[in-house]
Amino acid sequence: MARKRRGSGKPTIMDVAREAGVSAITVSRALRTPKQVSDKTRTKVDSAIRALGYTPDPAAKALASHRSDIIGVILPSVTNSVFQDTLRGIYEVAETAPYRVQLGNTQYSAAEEERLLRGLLSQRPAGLILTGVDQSASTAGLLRGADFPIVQITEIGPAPFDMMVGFSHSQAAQLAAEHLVAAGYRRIAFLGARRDARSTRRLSGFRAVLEAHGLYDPGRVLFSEQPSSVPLGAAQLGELLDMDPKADAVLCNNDDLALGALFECQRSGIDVPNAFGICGFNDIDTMAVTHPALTSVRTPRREIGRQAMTMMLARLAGEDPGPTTRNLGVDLMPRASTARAA
Amino acid sequence: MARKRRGSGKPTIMDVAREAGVSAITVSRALRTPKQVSDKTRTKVDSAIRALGYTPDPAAKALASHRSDIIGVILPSVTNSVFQDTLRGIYEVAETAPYRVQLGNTQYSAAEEERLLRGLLSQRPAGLILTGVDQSASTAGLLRGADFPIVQITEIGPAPFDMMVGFSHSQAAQLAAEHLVAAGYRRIAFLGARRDARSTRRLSGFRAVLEAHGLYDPGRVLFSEQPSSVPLGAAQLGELLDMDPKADAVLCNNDDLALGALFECQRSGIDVPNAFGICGFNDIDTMAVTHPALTSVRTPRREIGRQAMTMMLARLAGEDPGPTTRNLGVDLMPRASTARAA
DNA sequence: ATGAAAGCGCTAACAG
DNA sequence: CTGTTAGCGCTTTCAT
Repeated sequence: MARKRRGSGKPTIMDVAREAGVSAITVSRALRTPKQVSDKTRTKVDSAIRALGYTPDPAAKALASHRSDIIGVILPSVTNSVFQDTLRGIYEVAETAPYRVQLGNTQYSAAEEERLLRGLLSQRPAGLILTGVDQSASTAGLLRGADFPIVQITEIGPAPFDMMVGFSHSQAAQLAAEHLVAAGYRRIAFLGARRDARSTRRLSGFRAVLEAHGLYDPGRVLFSEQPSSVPLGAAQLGELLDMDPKADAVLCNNDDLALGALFECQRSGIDVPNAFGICGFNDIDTMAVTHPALTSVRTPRREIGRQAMTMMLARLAGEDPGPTTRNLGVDLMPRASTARAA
Repeated sequence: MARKRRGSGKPTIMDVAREAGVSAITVSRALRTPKQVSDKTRTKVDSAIRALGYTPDPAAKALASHRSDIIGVILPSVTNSVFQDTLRGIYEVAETAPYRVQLGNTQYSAAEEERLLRGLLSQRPAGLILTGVDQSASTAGLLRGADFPIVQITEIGPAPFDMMVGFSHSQAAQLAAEHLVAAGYRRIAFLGARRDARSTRRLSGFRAVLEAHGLYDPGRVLFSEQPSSVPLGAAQLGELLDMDPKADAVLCNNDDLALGALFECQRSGIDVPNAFGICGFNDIDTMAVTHPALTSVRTPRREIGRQAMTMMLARLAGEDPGPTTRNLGVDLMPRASTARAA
């Protein structure tokens, strides 16, 4: 045994080349750009690969090409249900392609986002999907002129780094607020959990509409330090009614808060929708089956994920991704929880 | 310009070595095994690293060492709420360590699990966390004698590949079934969504208890092709009462089914708990705030994730991971939905 | 405690 | 369409 043999035992591209009677680079090309290899050669290479059970080594590929097969996906929270559907859409499309998704959690922190991004950049990602439009200046600096595709998701705004797919959170909240006003509610509150850029934009949409009707009262806006949850919604509804017993409706920044609010009303014997209206946000599938069913704003979360990854893959394949900024819009889903007898 | 210069422009370990006046290998050791380097040298290296803004290249490291910094995490579903909490626990601990989590979705398919595992193995993972104890024979073949730590999570069973942390699903269901019987229900049904190994084990626990009391009726066991959801629970409750109008309680295989069942009872005017008892499984935080509050079996999902990753990191650091097979147990959380007047 | 040389498995660059 | 050569940035091996 020669003393310098460090091989892993697994077949390498050289083994395949030998077996097929060609050079290593030809195997490499047969794998990456099959069109540049003759049919005959490709067939020989393919069967050599199968015969040996060859699998390319991603580390060697990344080292030699300065490009990994990693698509970074940076989200505020990997485990928040709001991002579940988006993540599902991302994975559904990603699983059809030869890339790996590398997830990162910012925990709603711009500093953490930058830290994650730096870690990702050291891996020379093939592409990046990230959330929102509120990156810090130094994060933006790292991203401007990046040599890989970038998709910003969930929101839309001016000056994308590259591509963008989402909807206007302010408009979405306006739609809900208009609905509550039109339904006849007058003392409408806003419940939110931990405040972030998107919830702030939703509040501003809500506020604009209520002010236009002369109905806005900052005393009926509640945020929390806690993450969004059903118990929080229940607690906040109690708090609201302590502060303003005459409040007659809530726009909840998240469906789970709306669910909690509904349970609290049931417990307190408050008549929904006649004495009190409830509107959620996102329209998770639970909303349609509660009793009474809950009004919500349907957001295209899964479609955002699907389209983001589809655009990404098109770019990576050198194809036309189509429109690079996409506002997917939202739909109001009026249900019993805001259908007042009049 | 020499024509063969392919460098990435980023500082390499050689640049650091030059700056610090040492050799590349010394920089490498200062980074990986600081104790093997003198204080003086380490200081010089550290400041050179800072001066240059050096970041190690993970691909080069993986190629040279035959070991990446990837910890694979293979779950049936990345976006199923049941695994959210486990995933959160995993990330909470992982984020403290210099490893990357690489997620994989089996979509409840053993074949997909094997495919994912093969992809992961080509990356020479530092470790692997995977779900359950029902791997296919060929998956097991790939894992027996693997040269990295493995933790199986969510279930416990005989013959772990390496380490294991979870609970007995059969025992958990027994606990719930005993509770329903003790509460005075007699025509107890079982609602489940898509059937997998764990739901099958829960059913067997349920069945064993009911049979011991002479109460088991297979006509009151419902499964579905669909994934678990609140609307499914509502639909299944309707189906159950069509088939057996005298059914007087359900053990739901998942909390979302129990929620759906509750809403359906509210809609139909069925008195919970006096006319009908409902028990869920997992005890998500919503259960405590519904009206009436829902009984459930609390499962240690987050703790499973935390302990799995903690054991993993201990192994990777060459430390003692403590007990390598851990049954974390479950707790019955009795609430109003099964508190019959008597 | 530190270093020199060789090599990990692959692809970029250039050539034919 | 195919091949040769020289690296990518790091760690292993062996030596001092």
